[in-house]
Amino acid sequence: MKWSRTFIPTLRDDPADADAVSHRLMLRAGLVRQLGAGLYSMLPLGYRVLRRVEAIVREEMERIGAQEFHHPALHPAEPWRESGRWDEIGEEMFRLHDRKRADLCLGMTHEEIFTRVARAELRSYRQLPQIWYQIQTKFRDEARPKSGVLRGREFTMKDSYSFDLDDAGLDRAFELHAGAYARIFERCGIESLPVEASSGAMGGSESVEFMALSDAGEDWIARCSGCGYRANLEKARSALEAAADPDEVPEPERFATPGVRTIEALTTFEGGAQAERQIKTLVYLVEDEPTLLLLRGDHALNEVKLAEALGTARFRPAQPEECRSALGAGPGSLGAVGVSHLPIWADDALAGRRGLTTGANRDDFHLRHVDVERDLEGVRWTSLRNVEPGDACLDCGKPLEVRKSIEVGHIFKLGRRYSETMGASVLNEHGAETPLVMGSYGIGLERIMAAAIEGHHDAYGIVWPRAIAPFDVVVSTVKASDAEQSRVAGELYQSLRGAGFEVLLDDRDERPGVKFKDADLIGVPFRVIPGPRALAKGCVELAERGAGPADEVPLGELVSRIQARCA
RNA sequence: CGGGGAGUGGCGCAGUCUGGUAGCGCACGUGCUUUGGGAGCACGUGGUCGCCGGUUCGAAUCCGGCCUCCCCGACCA
Repeated sequence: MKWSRTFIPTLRDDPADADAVSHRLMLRAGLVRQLGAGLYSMLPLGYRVLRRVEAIVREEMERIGAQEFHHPALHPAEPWRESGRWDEIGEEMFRLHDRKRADLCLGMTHEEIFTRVARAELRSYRQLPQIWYQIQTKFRDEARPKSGVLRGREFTMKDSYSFDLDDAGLDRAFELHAGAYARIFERCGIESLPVEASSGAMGGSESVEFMALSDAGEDWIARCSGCGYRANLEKARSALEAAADPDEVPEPERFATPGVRTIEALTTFEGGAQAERQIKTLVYLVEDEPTLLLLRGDHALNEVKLAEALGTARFRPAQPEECRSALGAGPGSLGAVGVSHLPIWADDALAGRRGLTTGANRDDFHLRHVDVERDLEGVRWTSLRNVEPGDACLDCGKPLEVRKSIEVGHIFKLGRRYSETMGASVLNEHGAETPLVMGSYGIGLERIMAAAIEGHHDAYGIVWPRAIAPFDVVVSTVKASDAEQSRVAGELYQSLRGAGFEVLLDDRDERPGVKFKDADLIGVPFRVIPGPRALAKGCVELAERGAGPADEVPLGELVSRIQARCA
């Protein structure tokens, strides 16, 4: 294509509203424009990238035997009511009515829709396994769209669903997807890490997220420096050094702590305690019932872990008055010692601890000498705290690192969550009705674009991984009005295209600096310059984006040289 | 939803406090000169100052309401 005839609205300045690197560069390189919060128009250059990503995804899905569908994005409420999610999902689902006032929604995912087809059409175990997928627009009414395309309200997702007769079949489908995903991300130039993840309200037994390490991401993952342990922070667990607690402590002793309302304040209070020798007592209303949550003073509660432990997401922190009516004191003076009328959940880190300090359930008083085993009743133990960098790995003891990352894919073992609620079954070999065992697998395509840019850019612009670059080669004339240069550029353009490359011919009547800057910005992997100096020697300049200075290459060898570098 | 910031030609911004009818850089158009890393000169095009209402002789500027966007947090199948 000729650049002069192609719509590539590059920007010289950074747009004020773009913060994330990928967002900034996608705007500046003319890939996308914003329509509204979390809504982006794909411009020709951006859409080229998206289509190349799609092509890779299709190839890898077909390779594992998946078959492509295309379902509506607009759904009647019924399937969602059947699965129970119409009511489970809150404001994140876009809901609307048609002219008959019937409820509809815009699909945020398609478990129900695929399951309906499976229920209607799959009759026998002989038809299994099936892997079905689509590339579709998804809609989510995000509370806070951000970072450009990274968290949009409308986005493109490859979602697939596997249907098997048993768990072993599901395991196979899951592994096939894990392999396909690893290949997809690798081909797209993204360094991705599979991590253990929380399944959230999606249900199911096991899930793995594929994370691209990046500060632009919104998820934190813990990764072991020693073994292969990796998990989303919502799931991650860690070991702690054994606490240097006394072997025996006297009975809990109440002492006055006037004005002390925080862990921090108690650390500096005369006769107080270090944060790691305190019990942090939180009161939550869990399905409207007051519940105590205990953590070590210096640890933070992870609400996703809490949800998993409780088996419900219907909880919230109690208001100060609610704490008072439950325990007789306000926040800052709360504790679990002597509490037998309320459920108590405690984080593992407190197990076996002695000589701790906690609130006395009386304003301005605390208790010291608390022995968790001895002094607390009816405690349920679980992991509630956030893993901190440097915590020891549970498996090998090496320190964990905590990194920010972008979730580019997520695969779930759904099991029978949807087939049972929606009644999707087949006859097994004994003629008995058996619910389908399902998996669901998603990849965010725009996120791949953004993650690739986050991982591959420099001060001048994008450095596209070759497989998803909008063009393979840009041929830039130094002086468009020079007949010789234009002629050679045109010939190179033709021969490169003949060799199967996507080529952009920068024939614009611009100064060379402008053209070079633009070429750098849009990040095309190879740049060919038929400049006067090289032409005089029968050569052209060949530069690889992000890989140092240009080489002079004899005209006739250009195509093979680029092919060689791509091999 | 809580907190913070911002809406002024396509982009980046000044002007708002102290009211007098809109300006700068880039981009864009025309001409000339220029042509190896975002050229120079000259002339020019383009703005209901987010929207509605109010105060005033007069509002980008003051007052009230609303909308939108960005950032932090909460949230996130």
